[in-house]
Parts: sequence; C-alpha cells; structure tokens
Amino acid sequence: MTTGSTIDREIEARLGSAGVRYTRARRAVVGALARADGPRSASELHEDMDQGVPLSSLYRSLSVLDDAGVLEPHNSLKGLTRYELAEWLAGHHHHLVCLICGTVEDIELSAEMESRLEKVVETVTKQLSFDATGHTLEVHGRCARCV
Amino acid sequence: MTTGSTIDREIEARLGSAGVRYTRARRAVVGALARADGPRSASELHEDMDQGVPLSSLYRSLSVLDDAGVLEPHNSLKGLTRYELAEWLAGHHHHLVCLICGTVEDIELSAEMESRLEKVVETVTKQLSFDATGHTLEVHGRCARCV
DNA sequence: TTCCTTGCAAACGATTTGCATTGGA
DNA sequence: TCCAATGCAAATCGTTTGCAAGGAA
Repeated sequence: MTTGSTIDREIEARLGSAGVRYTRARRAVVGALARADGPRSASELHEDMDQGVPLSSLYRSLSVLDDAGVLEPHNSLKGLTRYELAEWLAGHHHHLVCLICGTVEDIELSAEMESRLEKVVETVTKQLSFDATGHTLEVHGRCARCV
Repeated sequence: MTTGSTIDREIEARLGSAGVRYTRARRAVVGALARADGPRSASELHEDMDQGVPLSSLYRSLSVLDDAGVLEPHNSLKGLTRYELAEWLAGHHHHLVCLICGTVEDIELSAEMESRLEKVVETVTKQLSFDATGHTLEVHGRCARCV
C-alpha cells in the first residue's frame, strides 16, 4: 500500500538517505502511530496492526525508525517504551500523563501559551551548562477513564 | 546509623502509619537518593551503596517506599525506572534530560519562572477532562559530559 | 509469638540477537 | 546479484515473586 501521503514521502526520503528501505512493515508502524492519539508501545502496536508481523520484527522496525529520527521514544510506566512520530512529523506537543494507568495523551498548546512556555525555558536554560534542544511539559494527574 | 535528620523523621512517621518499618536497608536507599542530584535506578543505587544488599531486596525497598509515597518513580531511557525522593521531601523541581546518555538532572526554577510556568499549566488544564495534580518541565538536550 | 523483612533462586515480561531465509533494487 | 529485511527461537536484561530463615515488637 503506497498511499504516498506527505508524511510518507518525507519519511521515505529520510530513510533513503540513511540507507534503509521504507518497507511494508515500517509503513504499517508509521501508519498506526499516525492514527494514534499518543505514544504506543511495541505490544500495543502489535495489537493495533493485527496482521502477522511478529513482535521481534516490530521491535526492529521501531529501532530502525528511531535511529533514523522518525520516531521519538517516550519512557512509560513499568519499563515500557512507547513511541510516537517525531516532532518534525507530528508537530510540537506536550503530555498529559495519567499516574494511575500510565497512558499518555498528547496536547498542543495555544500559540499564546506555547510562547509563554518557551520564554520560560529559554530564560532558565540560558544560564546552564546544558545544551537544550527541546522541551516537553508533562502534566500529571488522572485521565478521564481513571477518575 | 540513625542520624534522625528531619527527612528521616518525616519518613519514619509516614512509614509507621503505613504499617511498615524504616529499616537499615530502607534508610540506606533514602540516604543515597538524598545524596543524589537526580533520579537513580535500582542498579545505580546498588553501586552507590556498595555493600551487601542484594538487588532483589533493593527492589523491595524501593517498592515499599514508593507505595508509601516517599519516592517518585521516573521512567527513564530503555525501560529503566529511576526513583527520587517525592516532592514533599525534596521540593518541587524540573528535569534536564540528556538525550545522549539518558541521565536526568534536577533543577529548581526561580520563584518568578515557576510562577509563570504554573500560570501556563493552570490555563491549559482548566479546559480539559483531566484531573491535573502536578507537572514537570522536561528540558531535552546534551548534558555537560556529552557535548 | 506474631508480623514484617530479607536472601536466594526461579520466574517474568519487555526487548534484543544469531542465524538461516526471503525480498527488493 | 547482493545486501537489506524478516521469522523464529534462544538469549538478555530489568524487575518480580515464592519460600524459608532472620529480626523486631
């Protein structure tokens, strides 16, 4: 299935210059993540994409896509790693982390709020010996399902 | 050693009302975390506290302290869980996350910056079906050692 | 005595890897 | 053709747990 959406073409280019192919399995992973509303773990993706892709291959796909900068890993409850499309594909966003069930939901801030936040980050990091390249605001609490 | 610092006494009370003891092993964990400048994993603590305590006991100590609300788990690179003293003991702070080596360093914001940040969080969460109880700003980049 | 704790080893779940096979440019 | 990609099974790694022995109240 080569829908050739914008995202698909960007990823194809990125992988191409990394010397790896954009195979069916990898497209399926990207598709599932594009459809998701938050980070997904290997086993969650495994269910989402019912097909016969074995877990080990899924892990390999995730690893390749991660190395190529297509994905961003998100470390989740109990030693689980969840992935989402990297910011250059999915846009900059923040996280609502449910302390009960561990799910993470993406949120985007209004331009106004985002710019205020960036101002804070900038001011804070200016005087540190730390080369800041990005930020995420993690809001903790209970999600709608866990109230 | 029963130094009986303020923190120790507060924890002792907390554990007491949870029906568990504040044993030597647990004191050692708290001590190591109090000395650390960021979250520590079980195996990191195992090295820090060089002697005798087997990993499984260390995990159990972490679990008990976590359940009692003394620690706060922090999900780190590659399915590792790192712990730090809970905010009511260590104070509210944020994180500098090194994308290269995965270490996390705590930072405190000035009152000015913290209040600006809180304003943003408040504004954002007000209109969500998410019961927000806290927040952490995660600044990503390269730490001094990984530049 | 009565629970809480600890040690040790086995068990577990998530992730990785070796190897032989398949697939795509 | 030639090297990347895949499946499968076995191996790793962080973490958990069952069970018997060791404290503390």
